[in-house]
Amino acid sequence: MLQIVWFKRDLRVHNHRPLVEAAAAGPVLPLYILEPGLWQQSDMSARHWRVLRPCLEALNADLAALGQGLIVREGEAVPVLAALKARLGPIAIWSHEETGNLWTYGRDRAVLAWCRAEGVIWREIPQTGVVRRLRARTGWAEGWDRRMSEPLVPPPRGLTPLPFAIPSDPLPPVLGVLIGPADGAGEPPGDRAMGLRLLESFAHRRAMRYSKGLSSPLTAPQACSRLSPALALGTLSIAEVVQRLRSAQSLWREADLWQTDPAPPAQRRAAIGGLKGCLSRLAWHCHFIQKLEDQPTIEITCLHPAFEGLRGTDPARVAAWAKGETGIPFIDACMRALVATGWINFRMRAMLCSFAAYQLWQDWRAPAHHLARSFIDYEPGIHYPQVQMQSGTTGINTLRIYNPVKQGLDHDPEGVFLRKWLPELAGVPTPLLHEPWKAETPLLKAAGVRLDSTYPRPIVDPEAAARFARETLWAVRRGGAFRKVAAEVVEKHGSRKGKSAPVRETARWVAPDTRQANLFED
DNA sequence: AGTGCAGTTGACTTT
DNA sequence: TAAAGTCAACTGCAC
Repeated sequence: MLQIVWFKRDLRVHNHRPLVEAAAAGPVLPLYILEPGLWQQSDMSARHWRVLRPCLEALNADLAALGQGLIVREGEAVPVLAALKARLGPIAIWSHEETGNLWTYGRDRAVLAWCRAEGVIWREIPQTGVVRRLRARTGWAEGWDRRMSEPLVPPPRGLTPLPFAIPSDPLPPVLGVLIGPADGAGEPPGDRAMGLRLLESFAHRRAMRYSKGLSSPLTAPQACSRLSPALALGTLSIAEVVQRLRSAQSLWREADLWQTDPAPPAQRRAAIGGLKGCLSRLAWHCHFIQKLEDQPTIEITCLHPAFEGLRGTDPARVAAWAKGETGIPFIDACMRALVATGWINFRMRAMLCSFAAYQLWQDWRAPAHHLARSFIDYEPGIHYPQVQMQSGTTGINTLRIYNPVKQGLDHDPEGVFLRKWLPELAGVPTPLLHEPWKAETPLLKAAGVRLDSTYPRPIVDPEAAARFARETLWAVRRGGAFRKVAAEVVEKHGSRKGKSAPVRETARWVAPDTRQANLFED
């Protein structure tokens, strides 16, 4: 029987169990479905396609080298699979389990229904630490560890070329809503070759800078692993990254046994610590995706209903924020850097979210879509739980309202990052650069700046706006009904109480406890 | 040398 | 992953 290997966000032949098991079962048809419906979703953009397209080409080359190249089919999944079955006879389908957005969740349920109706077997195999139909959080970390420690699976020896000609649809040059520079200049690639280079440079050198460098947008591009696009597209599997970082860690630990070229102790400590920090974030990576796996509606509904409808939906405010024209230099510089390159460090992502939710007092959904379209490494399972957390709609985590001026002074004291992304402010003296609206007009004029024309005046007073948000939200949280619902959520789903709620057929939500608040930093 | 005081720092709590 | 507030300990300095 023909074995269809359905590639989704696992664009590799290394450590790909569905491919290996399918190859053992019969002739393989490697399939990628180009789904028009997906590319119309408001969290998808042309940027994602720009990164994805070369990865499909590389996957095709790898598969062709094994004996059978990738078949691309444009269309929705059920009709595409139905057409293949009608033409080719009985099929079996193999894929990795995917935790995506609500659209891909719905598509998977439609495919499953079709398979059941047609008597087609669809085998889904996990590829991360995420557990489908999780019953209880107890033991989750041990399970993650076990998954990550499983031996890596090499590519199949060879694929039998299919005995019939089967045409592959072309990869369009452009797909999805445009964002950022049309040519994608400044966007790092997400393909496997790049991922492997990044993995090696991180393990050998860059991990030394990780712990100290991840918070500032100036140092983070070099200090962070930068593996997120490869992980989001699955050109690297998370298990192979974890195993490589662990082996690097033991090499650094044993470095004093080496006969030649021992690194200074401080560098070794920094490298070991950096690798440890990165490994712990890889566990958090899966932990977060688990939340969306358990409760897909996190994409569209506030976790605590008391926050529903509380904030505004002002397209002008969201647009100013999305273009980097709020008049708050550090916010605008971060947003412009993100839109230009598709990447910014975690702390600045949190700050951008916080500013939209608190100072601009906007509902989290429109900003979430802009960020998703902008992130070169958009991962739904991390994105939506994070956006809700940073926007203060979980009801579980305390409010974290970032002060963009303080963040700028802490992480870009000399204004190097600000001047790079806001060249129109380059002449403003450093202390005033972070809040130019407080500067005397003649002083700005001397620097070649006029508020409103050269650079916007702030669209909100950041201090007053933050105060309003803090007072309003704490008043909501003090309400009796709020506490009751929050307590119910924790009581029913809290992971550390040792009680497990009954499992629903599709998915269920497991609330984080408060300690899970510190996730990706410090 | 001891005392009083303003300003600073850091740990801890509150929102 | 925050920021502001509180409080006690500490510092530098004038007298």
